[in-house]
Amino acid sequence: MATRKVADNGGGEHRPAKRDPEGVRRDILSAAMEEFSLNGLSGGRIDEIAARTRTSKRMIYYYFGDKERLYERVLEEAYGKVRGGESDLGLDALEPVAALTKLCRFTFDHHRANPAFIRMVMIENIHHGRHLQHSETIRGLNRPAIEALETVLLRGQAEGQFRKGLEALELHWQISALSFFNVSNRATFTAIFGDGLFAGDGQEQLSRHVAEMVLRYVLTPDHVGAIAATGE
Amino acid sequence: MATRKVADNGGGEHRPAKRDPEGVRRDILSAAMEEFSLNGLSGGRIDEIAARTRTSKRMIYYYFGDKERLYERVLEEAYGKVRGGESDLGLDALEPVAALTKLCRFTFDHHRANPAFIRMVMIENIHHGRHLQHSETIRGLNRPAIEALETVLLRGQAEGQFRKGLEALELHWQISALSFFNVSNRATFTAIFGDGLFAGDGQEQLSRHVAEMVLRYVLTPDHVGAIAATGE
DNA sequence: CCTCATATTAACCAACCAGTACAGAACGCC
DNA sequence: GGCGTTCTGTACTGGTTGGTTAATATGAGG
Repeated sequence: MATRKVADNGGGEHRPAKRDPEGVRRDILSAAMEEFSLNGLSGGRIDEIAARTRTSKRMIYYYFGDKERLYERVLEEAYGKVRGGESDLGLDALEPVAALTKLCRFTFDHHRANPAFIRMVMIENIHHGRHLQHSETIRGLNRPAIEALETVLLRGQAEGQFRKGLEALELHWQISALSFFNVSNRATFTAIFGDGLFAGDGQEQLSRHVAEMVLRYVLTPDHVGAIAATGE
Repeated sequence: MATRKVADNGGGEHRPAKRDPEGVRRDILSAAMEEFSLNGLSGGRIDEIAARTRTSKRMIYYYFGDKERLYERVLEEAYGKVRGGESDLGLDALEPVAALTKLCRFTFDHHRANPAFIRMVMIENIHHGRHLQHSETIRGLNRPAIEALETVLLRGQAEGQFRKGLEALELHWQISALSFFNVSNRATFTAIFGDGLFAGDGQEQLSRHVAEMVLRYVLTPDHVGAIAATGE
């Protein structure tokens, strides 16, 4: 029974199986993510997080200090896990219209696939973004998205397909709004209007229409016609 | 000192100044709205609500039973106060394009003007809309918005300005998304990208562009050109 | 095998907070 | 002015919960 050696933890790593501080940290963080994203900062219970962990409550305080700081780390983690993505879409290889379409659909689907992240952002907004300002790490993280969009935009304008006077930041805002709302407000929207937009192929259609909406907004009037064929 | 008569409460009403149950109810509800919309359901403190009231904590329980039911009443109140609006926009008197534009801009501005409502909806979504399903009252409340939109849509299609194959519900979803996100995610968006879209004339421009985006989505390709003149 | 920093556990505590007991005031009605 | 009902203030409580204390286990370096 006294298996007190450097046991393999299944991953093939030569890390110690027992005494695995980094593992404990990640374990706590992931449990905390579940709990906080589900119940919010004030609603999340430290004891509940501890229960989800394979260690004890004391460890949470040992590694993270207090509830607030744990929450902040979870928030950073959430942003961190979701970042990137846009970078390796290979948008530069596509023509502007296809690139923008792909970006829209990716964003929509990506949000949809990461409800925990969405919920963390919702919660953070409830708290007026107080903890986000606190953390330097996150701010620089979302710039790439804007830059990628900016590039596509410029290319489209250069080729005469996209209108002048568009701002990448604003367009990002619009794409985000449509993609974010889809996840964040699903519960109330469904409760009021039914789940028609969420069940069956509703989401697939929404995804396509969001991209189409952005496209129609961006294209010059005489290029809009061409999209109709692509859309349906 | 024994001023135990039906004193005038300053408003000139002939209601009893003392013993005003309905007044107390409303007082509690409005205090609770502030507290809940600010701090959420689990974050909101009954004692804090009581402190904001001119009565005591006991009254909250006397009139509303418990925290959860108080929250539900606040939620209903929030939806109730915001409803209507669309009804008396006089959209029928306008031509379709103008009507849709007005509806978009109204929705955007209306959301913007009612952050407490937005926050209540955010909070309710965090709770998976559990309390909303609970309450029968609210569900029927937002139908008029859809119907108004549907009417405009049909008229626009009849006149050949709007494309076929559009759904009022989906369009409502899109308008809501753009208007809601603007308020709900302001904090995190500002923290990451700065307040360019929110300060100065940023909001006015966003409002116009949201309407424009919806219009461009809805119009047939050969009617899009006309909008450019209106937009700028 | 001794030592020290790191990591971990179980039991504990004090504050907070939703909800209540109870006593009593104000009102409507006769 | 008695009487039942509706309403209100004070003081309290019991459970929850964030956070801690003190003691101990573990591994690395000497």
